[in-house]
Amino acid sequence: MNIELKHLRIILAIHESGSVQKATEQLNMTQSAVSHQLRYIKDQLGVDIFIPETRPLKLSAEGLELIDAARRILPEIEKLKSRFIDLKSGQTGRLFIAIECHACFEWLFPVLNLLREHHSNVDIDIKPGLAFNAIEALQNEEVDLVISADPEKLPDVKFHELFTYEPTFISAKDHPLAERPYINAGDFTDQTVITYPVPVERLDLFSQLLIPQGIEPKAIRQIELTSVILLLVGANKGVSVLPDWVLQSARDTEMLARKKLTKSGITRKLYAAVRTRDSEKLYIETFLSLSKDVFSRLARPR
Amino acid sequence: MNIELKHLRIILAIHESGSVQKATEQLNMTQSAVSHQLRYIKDQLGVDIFIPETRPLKLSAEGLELIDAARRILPEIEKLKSRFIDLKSGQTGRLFIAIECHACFEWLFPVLNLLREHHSNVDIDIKPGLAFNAIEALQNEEVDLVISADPEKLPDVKFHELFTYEPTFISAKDHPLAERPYINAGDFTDQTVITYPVPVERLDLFSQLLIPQGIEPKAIRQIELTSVILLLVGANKGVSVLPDWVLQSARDTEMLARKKLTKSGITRKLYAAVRTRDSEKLYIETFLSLSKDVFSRLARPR
DNA sequence: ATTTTAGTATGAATCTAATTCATAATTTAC
DNA sequence: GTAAATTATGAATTAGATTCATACTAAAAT
Repeated sequence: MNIELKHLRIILAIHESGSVQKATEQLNMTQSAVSHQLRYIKDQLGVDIFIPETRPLKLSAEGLELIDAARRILPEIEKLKSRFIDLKSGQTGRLFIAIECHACFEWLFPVLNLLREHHSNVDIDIKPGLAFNAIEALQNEEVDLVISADPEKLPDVKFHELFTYEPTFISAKDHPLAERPYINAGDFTDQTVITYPVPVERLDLFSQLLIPQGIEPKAIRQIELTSVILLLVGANKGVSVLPDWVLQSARDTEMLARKKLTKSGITRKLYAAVRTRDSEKLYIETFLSLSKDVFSRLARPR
Repeated sequence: MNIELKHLRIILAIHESGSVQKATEQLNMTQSAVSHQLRYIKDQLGVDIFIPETRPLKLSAEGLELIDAARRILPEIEKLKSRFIDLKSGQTGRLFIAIECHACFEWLFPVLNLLREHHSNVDIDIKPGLAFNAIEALQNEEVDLVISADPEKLPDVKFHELFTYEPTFISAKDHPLAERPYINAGDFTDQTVITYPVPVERLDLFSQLLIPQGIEPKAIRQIELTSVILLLVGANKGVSVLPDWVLQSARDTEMLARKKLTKSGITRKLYAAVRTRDSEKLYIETFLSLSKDVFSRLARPR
């Protein structure tokens, strides 16, 4: 016994229009095709759906059951279809975000709050703990967007540039290094460095400067909150390196000295990586433009 | 965008078995056919259901929605199918009964009560008011069984013989006609006849005797309840004609005289008319055998 | 790292099912 | 009863699904 949605649609159309003839328009089929299908359905179910030789066509007792089922099931399918149309266009969907950059929480939260206002039908969340190979998680569809500073050339992933920033050295104003015009890798050998609690290779200071030059600081102290890092540095418990916009936007920075790293300074870019096929989605585009907005407001010195 | 149940079944089978290969058995399709269908579905929906180039196959975010829908919808269809299997076999169904014979309530109620015990899944009811063209209502599927004494030769209706009965004249024992060996049509001209409240042409006395001979009784008095008819006849308020088995089973008949109609007596048969295609149904067959049982118990003189 | 194995994708051929066309049969309306 | 409308049906056509053979890919084994 084979029933398909097509059959339910045909039966429903015949019943609601009152005749095979009238159902043809709605179904975009010829009268003959409908009639053949009707016979097929009857053969499949083994019972007459409509009482033979009556006009207007009247449902049999069994036909009534079929109509009931059709009226329950077909709208479900229609809902599913429009769900897929929405999913494709980005009217609705899922946005799980992995961040490789710890400081990014600073601007990400406001972005997500704004995004939620624009796209209430999108399921938005940050997935922590996946950061160590976030791009793979993106390819596996565990997450849908990765904030990363290390773009790769991949066929199925697209890296959208968000903004440029400068990892900046900070110390207390009365710290010896505060006299220097700029800071070099070697300057860290006898310093305690305060960082976010992530593997060192994911910190700009290490990946861009210390690791390439084979230098290790005297000690590393890991702190979760940006404001606490600033406090400790101000109290001369160590030095740190943070993105310039973090310092721009933070309060209580008057007792801190800011220095560029190396004579020319280090410039880095942040990217939002998404699957290529998701790139067009509305809420992805909104995310990108909101991120730039929020960032530029955050980085404006006050 | 065309989605069919077939497609939901395929997606579900692939997901639950973990691979296209394994799904082939369950689907009774070759690997190639499944693969072609998978591609068709993907093209229809415009999104990948499974993440490409991963093994074991993993659902994409969109695929998950599809699986959810399949798990909601497919069981509904299965329920519908088994409903139809039950309907065809007569495990379940509808039994709406029209009766052309008013006295039949006497044995019909006990039959239906027994039938309900045997077939709790069958929707059993008596449809009054349709009696005037009950066979047409049967053909229209307004009712499913008609109790009738007038079988017709129809292609789509089958008349099952239930039992034979004799319309029998009754009067008070001290009534003048109580002396006769039998009653003729002419004897009614000066009598008040007590009948059920139905058109006279549906009463055996009229259809079998008075109408053919063009005779009308002095008066007709219509009474709903059999026991009240017996009471009135006993009190000499009129005479009546009732099926023999009604008299057999009724109490308080000792003051009544029973006479056959015409010298040879009149014999009639009751039939249960059902649509030919319903004849095999289990609950129809049960109805027929229960009717005969109940009747024979009812007609046994006490 | 290379080879093997299992699984998946795809094009062309084949087969099956659906649709159309033409027309017959039925039913309804007048 | 006849005409008009609707439905049913057979044969031809068309579209869709499946198979076969084979290429491709990813994971496993050596």
